[in-house]
Amino acid sequence: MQEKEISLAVIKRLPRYYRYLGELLENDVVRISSKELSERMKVTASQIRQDLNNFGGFGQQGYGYNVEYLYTEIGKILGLDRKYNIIIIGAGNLGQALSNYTDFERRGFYVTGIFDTNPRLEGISIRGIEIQMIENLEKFVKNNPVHIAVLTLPRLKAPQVAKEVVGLGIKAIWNFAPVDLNLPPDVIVENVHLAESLMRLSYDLKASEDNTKPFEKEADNKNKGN
Amino acid sequence: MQEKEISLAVIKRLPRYYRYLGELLENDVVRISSKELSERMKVTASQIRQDLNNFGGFGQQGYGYNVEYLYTEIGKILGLDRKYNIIIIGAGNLGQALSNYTDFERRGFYVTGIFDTNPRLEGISIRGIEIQMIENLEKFVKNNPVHIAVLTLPRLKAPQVAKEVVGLGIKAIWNFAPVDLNLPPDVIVENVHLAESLMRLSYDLKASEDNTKPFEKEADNKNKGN
DNA sequence: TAGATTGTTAATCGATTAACAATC
DNA sequence: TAGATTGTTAATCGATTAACAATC
Repeated sequence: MQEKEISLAVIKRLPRYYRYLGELLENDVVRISSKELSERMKVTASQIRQDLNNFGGFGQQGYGYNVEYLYTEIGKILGLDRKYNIIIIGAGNLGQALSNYTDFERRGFYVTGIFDTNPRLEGISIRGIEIQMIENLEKFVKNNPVHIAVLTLPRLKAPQVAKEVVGLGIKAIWNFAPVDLNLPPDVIVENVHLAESLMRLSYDLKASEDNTKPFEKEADNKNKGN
Repeated sequence: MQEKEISLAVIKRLPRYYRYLGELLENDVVRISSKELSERMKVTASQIRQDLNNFGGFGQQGYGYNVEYLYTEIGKILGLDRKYNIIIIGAGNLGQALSNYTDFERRGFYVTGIFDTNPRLEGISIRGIEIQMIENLEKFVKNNPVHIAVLTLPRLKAPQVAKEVVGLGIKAIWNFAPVDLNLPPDVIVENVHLAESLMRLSYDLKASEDNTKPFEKEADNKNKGN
């Protein structure tokens, strides 16, 4: 259906547009121009128009964009016009936190199963969903449609479990383990590498402290990009 | 100290290099060429050499790179050769999960305080650190050096708390709230927007399902980039 | 020394920004 | 209609890749 390949850079920006439009909608803003949105989001108006036009003309000359319409359309592009069943594998702190995160349901992501290897967690209930032993995974997936598997388990276990999950026919993995999963090309993997995010923060912090050191000020006081 | 501005794209790749080098080190690999590393990481050897040369010549012609040396040097670049005290503001599921995350300590990030507004959480201990009421924040920061504040609190509260935190002199924020914090330019903000990550996953999943639909196969069966 | 592989310059590719005609 | 703002083409900018001389 898509005419030409959409660049990854564009796709990565879509959820942020969606978030801003959602906020505008909350504030009962009916229409917005690319210029005004660009000022709020701190990007260029040109980029907004280019990005949106990858998917079609959602605006109107002389008027701008209807907030509600654009919000809905971007939602459709992002695949938020349907429901997803997700299972969480690894019921440690992070897995439990994500299981408890009701916000995802508002967007159509429903946790339907939670799995772990630790027998002490068996049967513990999170928002009405009992933690199961991972041995039950195969049976569960065969009886319940699962669209996304969330991996919140130790680095050394993740690749093997990912393989099993893919073997059961699951096509999308949200990976929180600090490792790259090498899976067949038809499997979608989205990584959340918290440690890497924290390292970028410490890099920036270090760089800004270096810039503040009095004797180096003159040498490199150009502004840092965001 | 830095000669020219390092591009954001390069900085974002550094933690991944660091992770791969750490794995090689674990496996007692002593040296590696850009070519071999490029095959493991699925990037070009050229990119690796370009990236590293932003920071200096870490390799040796005809030999490659010494894994341990390169690992250490990238660690220094990322600011991992020192310790950071971090406080967590918002002791909900995610805040507690991060507080429990011992992995960060290995990299030098120490949780020294946890804060919330919910009186029912007051005094609950996580790894020996008692959850405090947010009213104590100012006093705490004045008596204890804090390098990084982690915001794991609701979207609507985050901007105000961020402002307060910055007012207390904290220069770096790891923001998990789904909102952009508009803070002075000398404050470092690293965002982790989980909902946006999940939306990218659903976009990719949708796109791959569209590609699999039999009648559209011919129209767009080019390979999707990663 | 010969072979390997870096560091670095030059060429290519892709993404962002600017500009403006089309049009509401 | 006049003014505003999009959709889209063209120009610019920056990042990636290729190539190879330097050198271990």
